[in-house]
Amino acid sequence: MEEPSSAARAADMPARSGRGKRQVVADAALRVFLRRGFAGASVDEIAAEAHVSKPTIYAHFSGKEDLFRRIIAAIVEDAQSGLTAFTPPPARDAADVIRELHEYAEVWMRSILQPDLLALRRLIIGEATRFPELALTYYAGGPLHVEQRLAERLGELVEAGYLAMTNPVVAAQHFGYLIVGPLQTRAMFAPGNLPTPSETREAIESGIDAFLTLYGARDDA
Amino acid sequence: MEEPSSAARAADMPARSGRGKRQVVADAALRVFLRRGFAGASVDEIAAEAHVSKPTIYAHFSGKEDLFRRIIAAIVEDAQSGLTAFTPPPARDAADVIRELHEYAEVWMRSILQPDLLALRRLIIGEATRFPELALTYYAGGPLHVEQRLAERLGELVEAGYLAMTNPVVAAQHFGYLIVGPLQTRAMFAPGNLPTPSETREAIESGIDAFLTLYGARDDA
Amino acid sequence: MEEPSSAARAADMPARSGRGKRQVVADAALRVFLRRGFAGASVDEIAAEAHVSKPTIYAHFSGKEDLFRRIIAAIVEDAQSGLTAFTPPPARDAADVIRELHEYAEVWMRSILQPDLLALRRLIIGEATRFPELALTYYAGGPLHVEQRLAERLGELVEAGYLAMTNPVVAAQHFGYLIVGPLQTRAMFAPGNLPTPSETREAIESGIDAFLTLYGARDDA
Amino acid sequence: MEEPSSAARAADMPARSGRGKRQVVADAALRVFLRRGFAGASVDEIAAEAHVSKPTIYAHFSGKEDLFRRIIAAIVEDAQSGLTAFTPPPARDAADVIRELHEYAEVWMRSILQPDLLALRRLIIGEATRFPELALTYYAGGPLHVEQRLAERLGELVEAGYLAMTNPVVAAQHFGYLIVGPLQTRAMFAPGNLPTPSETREAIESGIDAFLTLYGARDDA
DNA sequence: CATGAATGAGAATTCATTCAT
DNA sequence: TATGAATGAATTCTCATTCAT
Repeated sequence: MEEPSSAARAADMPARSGRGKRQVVADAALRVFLRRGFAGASVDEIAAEAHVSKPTIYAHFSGKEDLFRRIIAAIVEDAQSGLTAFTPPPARDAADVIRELHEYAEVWMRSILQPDLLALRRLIIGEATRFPELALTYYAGGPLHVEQRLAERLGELVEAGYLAMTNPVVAAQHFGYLIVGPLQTRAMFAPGNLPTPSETREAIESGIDAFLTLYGARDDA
Repeated sequence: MEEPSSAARAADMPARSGRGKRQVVADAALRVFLRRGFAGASVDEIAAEAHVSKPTIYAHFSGKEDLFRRIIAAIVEDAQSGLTAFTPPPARDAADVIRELHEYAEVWMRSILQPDLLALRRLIIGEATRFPELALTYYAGGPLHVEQRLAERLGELVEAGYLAMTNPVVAAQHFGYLIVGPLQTRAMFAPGNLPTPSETREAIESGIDAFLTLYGARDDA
Repeated sequence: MEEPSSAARAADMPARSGRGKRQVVADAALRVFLRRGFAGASVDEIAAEAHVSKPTIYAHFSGKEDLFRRIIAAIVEDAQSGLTAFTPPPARDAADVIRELHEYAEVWMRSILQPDLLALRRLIIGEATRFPELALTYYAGGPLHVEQRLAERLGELVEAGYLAMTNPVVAAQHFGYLIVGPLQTRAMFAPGNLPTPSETREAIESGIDAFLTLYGARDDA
Repeated sequence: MEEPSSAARAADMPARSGRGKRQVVADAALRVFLRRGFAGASVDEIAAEAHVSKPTIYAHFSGKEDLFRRIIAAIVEDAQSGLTAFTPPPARDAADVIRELHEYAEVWMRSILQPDLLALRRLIIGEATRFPELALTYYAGGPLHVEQRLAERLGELVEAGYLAMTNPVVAAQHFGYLIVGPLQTRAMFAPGNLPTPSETREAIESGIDAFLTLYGARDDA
């Protein structure tokens, strides 16, 4: 998420004009918004960060709000791909299912604890009143979307007899909140104090345990 | 939370000077910060909202940051009381326990979905980078504190044989996130779209169900 | 018209605050607008001319347009008084009438050729599209008003048998345009080249002659 | 005066480069200057109005002032032609003379009340301080020139015994101001409120009447 | 203690102008 | 020649802060 597209150009060439400049501005604006919030960011600072003059910014975006909206909307789209890209191999037995859930939990945890994504989440929550559509877009494309994808997968595993639940969507929520809930909340409030690997491991363990207790297929007959 | 302490003074008397003015400023500042964020709020607007001149504000607070810090710190202290005040009657049987958990869940849910508390949470999350100590104070005094109190109570109920768990703190987290997690997250991102009563009811039902499945005493022997 | 009210305060005292500053701003703004036009004037220049900071201007006026409107409206009101103040002694014979017309013409001419009034007229004409109400106010309170006052007086003189005309309003227009028309037009276009005394004298002579030819009472019976 | 010279090129052909573009720019610039004034017009707006890029403007004109000066100077030249083109048939009797004066008055009135010409006059008056040479050019080429042409004609009519006056130039001024003076002034200040046909008719009637009273040949012997 | 009035610094936005292509 | 893109220097207006009263 940090300068998502800058990889595409040679790092220290003076960004040639045209579309390039727009991207440079967008990247700089994202960084500044993430660290200052909307109101706290100044177009001057964005211009400086982008090594660009202010009018160049206004040539590409109609104003600060427009800049914010477009930048954030674009990032939100990008940000979804991380988790949704996860596609497990077909499960052949109960152990495969547990392994898959573990992997999924790890990917999820890792994704969610990226500093930039945390900052983005903080930013969007903080601006949810001023930019409600953005917040909704984020929510729908992020948390909600992930839940839905997971619910689908859980449905398949139910179908295959590996899990048991009446409502996969609720189960997906439970999966998410049992596993990443507490650490994500803590990360929201303690920007500088990310969970240690062992903390995330334990959270995953206890979360998966609980999840399996709730929705593991009862083969205890 | 709306003018938390104004109840203490005659509502429409021209606030006499001294402590009275200070409180008027604090209340107004809170409202303005909640709707504008820190950077978006202006001392002018606060002065206008408080029906007070700007120098009066500077007489009581050394600047905008100081004002923000003190106001929010004070509110955070207040805000804890809601949930922590909940003290259940002693449980005499399993049904009492379930009833208690239900009540607790309802109080929690209600508390957490108050618009002003949601706004405060958004504000603090949004400013967590600029005011890390505030965010930590909030986190420790709010979510964390509630978790701990609940963990203690769960410990008692384990002691009394009504529940079974190895780690009451983890169980308390699970309780919280299973029940209020999803709706709280949604409320963060959709300020104008609070959960309906039936949504909260269902969330409580399925949450408590899951919690009891996880931690209800197995009397199935 | 130059600093209309500054006479009221000691010239070089540091203008004390309050209403005083407002007047200082107004005076400076008028000078700047007169020499630059509305769009060409900058609030910075006005502030500098007033020896005042920009926020002080915005404390008294809601913006550049508001400033312009109020200043000009105030001046227009002031500017009327010059001519309308002229009240002739009662005419006792034809010679008195001629003398009165002469005097009136001279006052009118002098008034109309004041550099500041010319500049104001240029300003208002130049901004007539952007500030139509101002232009109308000026027109109604200035040229039109003077015409009407004169028409009334001409009516009296007709009544008294000294003049003869069917339509005093038309006659008043003729008086004005015969006498001051050409020089006023020239002054509009040649700011730096005001009519000389002898030019104005001749204009008055020939204008009055023509007027009397048109509307002098025919005593040729 | 609206796009005075565009008639010379095929109306909707994509203006070919070279002189064509220059004219397109000139036309657009005139329109923009007329509605915004010099300071209020922006090169951006002119470029947009001309469907041309800004560098194209700078290729043809050395800057905004140069653009203004050239455009207005060119228009002023054009604008004269209207009235000066009027050449009456030879007068064979007094009635012919009256008819000629009427026609002349009508042409003059019509010319002078064209919205674009009024706007140009307002523009030049408004900018007379910043562009004194332009104002003089306009004055000399417009009002003054017309007066002189008329004075010449009046001289001929005096010569021919149809009119009587000592100073044809003064008489020409009187002709002009008696007839178009009041309505022109009003039009300066009330851009949106042009005289109605009946108003112009009456103005012409009373003006011509007065003029003939002043300068008609006395055949009353 | 409270205020009306003021301010220097900085906010977003737009200006006239000029490159490299 | 014409342009898309860029810019330094204003532009209007607002901010947090501080006097004199």
